[in-house]
Amino acid sequence: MVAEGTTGRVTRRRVRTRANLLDAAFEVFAAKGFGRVSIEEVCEAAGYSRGAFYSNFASLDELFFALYRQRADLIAEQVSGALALDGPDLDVPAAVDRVTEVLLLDLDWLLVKTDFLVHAARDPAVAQTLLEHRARLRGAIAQRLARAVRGHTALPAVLGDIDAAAHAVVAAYDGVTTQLLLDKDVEHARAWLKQLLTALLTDGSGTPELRPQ
Amino acid sequence: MVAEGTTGRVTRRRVRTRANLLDAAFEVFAAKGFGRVSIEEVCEAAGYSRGAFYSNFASLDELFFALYRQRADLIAEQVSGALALDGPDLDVPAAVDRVTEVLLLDLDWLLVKTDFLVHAARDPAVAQTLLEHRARLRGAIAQRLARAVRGHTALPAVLGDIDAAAHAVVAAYDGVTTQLLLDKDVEHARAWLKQLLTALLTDGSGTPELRPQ
DNA sequence: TGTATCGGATACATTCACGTATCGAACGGA
DNA sequence: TCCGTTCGATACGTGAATGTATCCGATACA
Repeated sequence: MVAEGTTGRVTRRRVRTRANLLDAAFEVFAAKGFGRVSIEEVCEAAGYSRGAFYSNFASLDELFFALYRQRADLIAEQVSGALALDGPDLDVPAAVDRVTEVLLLDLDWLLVKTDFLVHAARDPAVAQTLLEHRARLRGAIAQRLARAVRGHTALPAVLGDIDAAAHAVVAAYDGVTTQLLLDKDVEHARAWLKQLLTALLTDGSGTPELRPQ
Repeated sequence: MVAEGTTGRVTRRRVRTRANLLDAAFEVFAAKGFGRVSIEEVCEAAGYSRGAFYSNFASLDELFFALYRQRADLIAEQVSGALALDGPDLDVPAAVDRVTEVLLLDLDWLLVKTDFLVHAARDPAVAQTLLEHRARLRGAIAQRLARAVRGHTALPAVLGDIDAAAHAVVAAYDGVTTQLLLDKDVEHARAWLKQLLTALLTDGSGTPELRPQ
């Protein structure tokens, strides 16, 4: 009945069950979409009964939210890692390559993520959480871009400041994602995202501009 | 029982009812999301009983599809109109302005459209339809861009050919849309889309490049 | 190993949405 | 105006999903 216990003893079995439910939910959500999934289906996929579900979550919404947080944090870590691989100066094309690999990896995740976006679009509280999450990601990107500028590369002036450039990177990712959801061509999406990011972050010569600021 | 009659007499009342149901469905879908709407809710919003619904549509999915087609075709017309306003040569910044106004007009439509995208992402047949629709839109854009190139403006080389540029335009729109769904700031989205498109379609000087091809 | 607590299964009542079958009223043509 | 057809309302049966209450086995700790 209580999803978030009052810090009572946390059994190993409990964390295992919770994890199993989350994993099963991911698969079911990806396959059928949040709107078409029942609590029973998740339980069945995880090999539990509804009793286990209600013992761990108060509602499908709560599970969905927990699932999103779990996976989103994971991805965010991976992206940060991919961005941090360089030395003090950011090698833009190399970083674009690495980030692209990480971001466009799992079609199922994209499906769930989009479901969550739709969900957030109608719930201001959830939207706020998502916006903050995106802001953090943009911050990380902007930070790395700033290094690039302090180094030897510069961004095209059209985008304005570095923050705008980070916004543009995210927008390009979201845009490519939309098409990917329809044609399911991951390789093509990767190549295209690289091309887009290159177009946005360099002056078009293929090699980054040299004048800082 | 029969949604698409065997070309039997089509009463005026029928088309009115159908239209009312579609309009009501648009509002309800926008407010609650496709996954959380029941047939009954649509009927209630339209002022009909379920009998009327089943007399016009076989399922919620069918109504949703019809609704999407109706509105999408409408938007497509408006966009085409906005693109066609110029003379033989396309004035890129002006066209960007006009198209931006048309595309980022109605938040409710964006919500429904995104719901439909999620729907299509899990149904190959629907996805095919949506892909074709998008391809037509891209075609229209590419056609206008081609005029611009034949005229006096050129596109940055990074994007490759005109078709890639059209792809980029759509991606930028989709990307901006994603953020807009969360922050609901239409004006900001418009300004930002203009900036993005300008960055993608010009060389960054603000004025388009002069060398064709 | 014993025991108190915890976690999950089962059974139940209930609500809700669905689809159909039938009926009366509105409509359009003569 | 009359009549056959069509449209939409109403009533009904059905299945599915929900949330809760209760019970038994598992688990952690002494």
